Amino acid sequence: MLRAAGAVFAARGYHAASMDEIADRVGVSKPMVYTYFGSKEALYFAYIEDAGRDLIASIVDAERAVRTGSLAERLRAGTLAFFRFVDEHRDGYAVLFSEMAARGGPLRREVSAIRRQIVELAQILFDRVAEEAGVDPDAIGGTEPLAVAYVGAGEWLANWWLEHPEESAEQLAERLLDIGWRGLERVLAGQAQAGA
Amino acid sequence: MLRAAGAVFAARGYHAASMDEIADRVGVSKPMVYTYFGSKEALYFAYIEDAGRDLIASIVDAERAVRTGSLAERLRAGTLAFFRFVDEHRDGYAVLFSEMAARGGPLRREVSAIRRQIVELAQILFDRVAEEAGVDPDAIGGTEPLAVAYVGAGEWLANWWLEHPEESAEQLAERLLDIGWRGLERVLAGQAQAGA
Amino acid sequence: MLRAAGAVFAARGYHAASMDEIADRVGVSKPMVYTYFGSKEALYFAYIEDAGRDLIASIVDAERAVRTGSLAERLRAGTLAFFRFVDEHRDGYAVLFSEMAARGGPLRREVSAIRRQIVELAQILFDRVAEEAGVDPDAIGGTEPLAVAYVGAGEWLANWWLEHPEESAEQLAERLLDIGWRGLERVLAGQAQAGA
Amino acid sequence: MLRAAGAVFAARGYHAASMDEIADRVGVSKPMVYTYFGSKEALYFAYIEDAGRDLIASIVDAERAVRTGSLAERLRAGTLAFFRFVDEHRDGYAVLFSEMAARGGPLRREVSAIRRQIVELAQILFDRVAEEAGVDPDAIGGTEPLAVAYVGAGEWLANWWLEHPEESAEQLAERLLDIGWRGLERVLAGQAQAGA
DNA sequence: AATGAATGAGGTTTCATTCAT
DNA sequence: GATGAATGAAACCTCATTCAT
Repeated sequence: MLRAAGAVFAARGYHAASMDEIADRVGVSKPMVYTYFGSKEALYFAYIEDAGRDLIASIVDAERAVRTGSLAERLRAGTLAFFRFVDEHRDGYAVLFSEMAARGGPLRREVSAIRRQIVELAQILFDRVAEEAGVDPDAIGGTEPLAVAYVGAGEWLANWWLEHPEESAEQLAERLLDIGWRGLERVLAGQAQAGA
Repeated sequence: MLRAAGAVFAARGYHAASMDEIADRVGVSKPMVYTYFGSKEALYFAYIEDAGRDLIASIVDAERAVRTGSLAERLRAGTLAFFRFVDEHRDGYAVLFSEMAARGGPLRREVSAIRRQIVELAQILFDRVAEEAGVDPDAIGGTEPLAVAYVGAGEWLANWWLEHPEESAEQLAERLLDIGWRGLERVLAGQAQAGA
Repeated sequence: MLRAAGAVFAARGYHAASMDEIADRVGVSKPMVYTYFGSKEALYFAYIEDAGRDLIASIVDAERAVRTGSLAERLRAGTLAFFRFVDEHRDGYAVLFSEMAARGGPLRREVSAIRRQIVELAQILFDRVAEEAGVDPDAIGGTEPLAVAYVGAGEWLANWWLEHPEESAEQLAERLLDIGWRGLERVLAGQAQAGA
Repeated sequence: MLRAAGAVFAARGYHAASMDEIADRVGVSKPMVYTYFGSKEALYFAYIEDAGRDLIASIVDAERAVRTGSLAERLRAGTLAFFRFVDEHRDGYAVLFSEMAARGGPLRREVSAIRRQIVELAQILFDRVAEEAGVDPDAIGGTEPLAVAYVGAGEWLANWWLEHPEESAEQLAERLLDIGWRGLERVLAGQAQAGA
């Protein structure tokens, strides 16, 4: 049921998606949608929350599955899980990351919170890397911006991928790691402050 | 005049911004706005095009100013110019990058074109790096995704920065280079295909 | 429902009629009108088409009812039906014939088509008259202008009648026949070319 | 100056004609138009009054020129003058007769007055015909409706002519007389009441 | 004296949202 | 319990009309 709504949100964007179309696509009458979700915003949020939970679960599960490996391997597993999710849940990904950057959108606060959770997954890993290297995260300006940048790169890479679907999720993940991991590792080891 | 419109677009997003509010903020009546721009879409596009042109010009100028330097220095100059632009044109940046990811927004085509130009600036540099390393871009999967990822990382870093404005533009640029340049350099030298 | 809309169109004309007033008069809200008809033009056209169909049906039915009579009797029957329609559907008639002459009105094409059908009804009769007299319609310049003139005369007579409603539809029809039939008969018999 | 305004009114109709376009076409600024005419309605009326005066003058002059002839000849002269006017002043004619039928148009009262004057020209002649035949106009229901019908027929014939301009004004006038005069003569002689 | 610039008011249309069946 | 029918509010846009230069 949320799925049909998500398809409309993904195709049209929040504003252009009309409750009429959603109800039609779901195969139910508009009042039913309101009975179940209360409002358009609530429906939108429910969908995003759902998709976000799924994405986070995918990443966490993948990362846990290799929990005995190195941190680099765990990052790779999580990154790969992200691209696989994008591949398999295009609507969910599209909605999650499309209006996420929008200023002043509805639910901006709530949507940001979901994004922050995803960033936090990376951040936790990065904190461990720093810890293993004996570096105080604060000394390198915090790991949050690092995670933000990494996730942002992954996000746009995924967007690009959707329009150039020649490569596999594995290749995409590898690419992102190739680009980011070297530098991140150095930064997290405290060897980078002050420039390359 | 565009500036006031931009402030509203930045604060509310395209859809939620009403022409009434824009006209009020500008200090003229709605018909004037229509006289000058013709339609809401046209106004929006004019603003975005303007901001995009400014941003691109900033980056290009900065990069040209160090044109005799190494490619790394030129990338640094461009990156720094990007963050400086963000700092000095918060509304412009916000609008440029907010609905840029939006599905189904108006002018999606045109807005994407602007983004593509920015990505191309990075891509051109990356192509040169590969060239200097004697590597055929096609052999490493093309430089476009690399540029997309780099710009995407910078973009989200800038977003994060707007809400955590403790650091300087210089620091942010350095951070992005620290994260990305190492890996990019290796990838562009053909040493990364198949993972770290 | 169309009826109330017609009343407003008749009273105000297409442009001056506001959807607000129409909705009010109908006793529903504006969105209902849009739900049913889609747009102001569509509503207008629906009303005109309806009225046109009714008028044409009235004339055709009346004429068929005396189909065994002489052509003059059939013309009388049709003419009478026209005036009766005017009497009983003042709004419909007013709308049908008011903006029919308007330059540049909306739906000009469509509205003209309805008028043309009415003219054709007369024309068909006139063709028969010529045929019975053994006259080739082309030899007398065609029957279309004759029909146009006859209908035009009836139309303005009806307009005049609406403001001078002392006479009956029968009297009006008789009057129009008195004025036109003599001359038409002669023209159609080929005895008039070159002036009275 | 009125001429340019008339061209716009004729091409677009009253409502669709914008003061902007009129001022542009005139080659003067909008405030000037307002200085000279005060309002759109006033301008429209001025143009119509002008055209009406010209038309009436044409008809009256033509009819006076044959004032020694028979009434039929005078009617022919006036009728011909009408068609010649249509031919030479298409815009004027279009505006005069287009929104003349419109319900609720602006200046309906005033526009009708002009039309009534034209009808009166015919009516005066018809009164004379009746007088010569020794018939009391009231006994035949008044001559006004006769004039109305005659003018209405001429009007639509002229409209038709504008779209089928193969014939000359003379032929059109002859046609109208052929159609109408026979019957009118009989009616005015008191020989028609009670039907053909 | 003329006009570029400006506006008030109003029109059509759309949608999220809710009654009454 | 589910829905067809209905609506309030607001958006974009236009145009006759007038200041201030």
